[in-house]
Amino acid sequence: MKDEESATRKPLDRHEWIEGAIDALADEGVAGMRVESLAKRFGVTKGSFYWHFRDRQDLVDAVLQAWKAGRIGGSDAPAAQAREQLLQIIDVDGSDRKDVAIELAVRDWARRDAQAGAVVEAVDRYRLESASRLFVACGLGDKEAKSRSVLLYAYLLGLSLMAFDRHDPKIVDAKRWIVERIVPDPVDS
Amino acid sequence: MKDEESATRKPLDRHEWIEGAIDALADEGVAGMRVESLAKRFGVTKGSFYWHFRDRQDLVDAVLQAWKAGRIGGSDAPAAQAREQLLQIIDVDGSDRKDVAIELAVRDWARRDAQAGAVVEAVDRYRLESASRLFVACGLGDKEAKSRSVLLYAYLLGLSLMAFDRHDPKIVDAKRWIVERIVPDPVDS
DNA sequence: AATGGTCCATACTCCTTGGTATGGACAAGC
DNA sequence: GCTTGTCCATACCAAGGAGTATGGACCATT
Repeated sequence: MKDEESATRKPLDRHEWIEGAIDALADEGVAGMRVESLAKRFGVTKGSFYWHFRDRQDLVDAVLQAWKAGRIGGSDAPAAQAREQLLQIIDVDGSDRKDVAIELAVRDWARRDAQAGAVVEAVDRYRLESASRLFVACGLGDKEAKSRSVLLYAYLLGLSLMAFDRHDPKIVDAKRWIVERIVPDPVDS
Repeated sequence: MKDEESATRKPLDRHEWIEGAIDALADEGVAGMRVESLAKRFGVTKGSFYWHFRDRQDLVDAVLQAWKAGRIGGSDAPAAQAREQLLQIIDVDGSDRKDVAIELAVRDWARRDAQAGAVVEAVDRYRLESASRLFVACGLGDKEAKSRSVLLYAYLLGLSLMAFDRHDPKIVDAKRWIVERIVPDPVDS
């Protein structure tokens, strides 16, 4: 066996703590982002945490900043067709269960915390504008592009909130129908 | 002043405790449904709580049951037109901020608690079927009715999760556009 | 007037959390 | 070999939560 958890684990750094905190956030929600709870995740004690962070708020700031950066800076899909990018948004956004869990945890957090609320608001604005640009690139007008963006993201978020089997064939059928209503038909001109 | 909080407030019963717990759930999430925290809401102590409830789990059971009953049994809209009922669902579902807060709190709770998850699943099934029946009454086929129901509720839930001003005129425009895509045109036949 | 039931306060126990203070293990550098 | 800096363990504190035991206030009945 490796030297992971038994003898000499390699020392943690700030970044690993932040990643662990985001994992805990996905698993247990905001209530899971506690110092001692996180320390147990790494098999260490609070002493380590307070070495890397001034206090719990320091960790909170870093987590929100990391999440925001991952949602806003990460659009490095170069030059695909606008329509395909839209279809990809619909498929990708519901596949990674981990990301969905983080997303929902952050959003629930944001409902009671102004700091998290500001981050979510910024992410929403960025996403809506990005999607809107894609719709415009598909040949739609500004107003319809904006409307479709709202529908697109509200639908995706809501779907992740619903409690049913995501692989139910009936749901899959419904999804296909819905995609056809949101993403415009390919233009041949 | 009345005798509400100063001298002799009238004794609490189980139902008032449950209502208070749901309020706390809306305000502070699952973490707000704590015994002492609730007691402070009523201006009493834990002694009262443990008179009406065996333990905290007893309260939790009652809260989930009450919420489920309120979502499933409360469809006493008599015989309006199907299309108007659908339009009403869209308007009503986003207006009562309190209900939205409860809904989101319960759903976040359901992601980590199997008991709450079962309740949310039942509510989702009921709502989807109800809406689906309305779409069928509008003259749609079974598959399309089901698809539109999924879109309708995913959209409504997602909208309540998004962080922006609900009265932004641009958003209002988008909402109108979206309603026209989801609710079928009135039939004149 | 005494009794019994209803509803709540008080006072405890045990556990967990955020935060601090302090000391120990360990590798690098001189 | 001794020091210095990095990283973490241990031990503590005050605060708050779940749960229990017990007694007191109040009201209706007899």
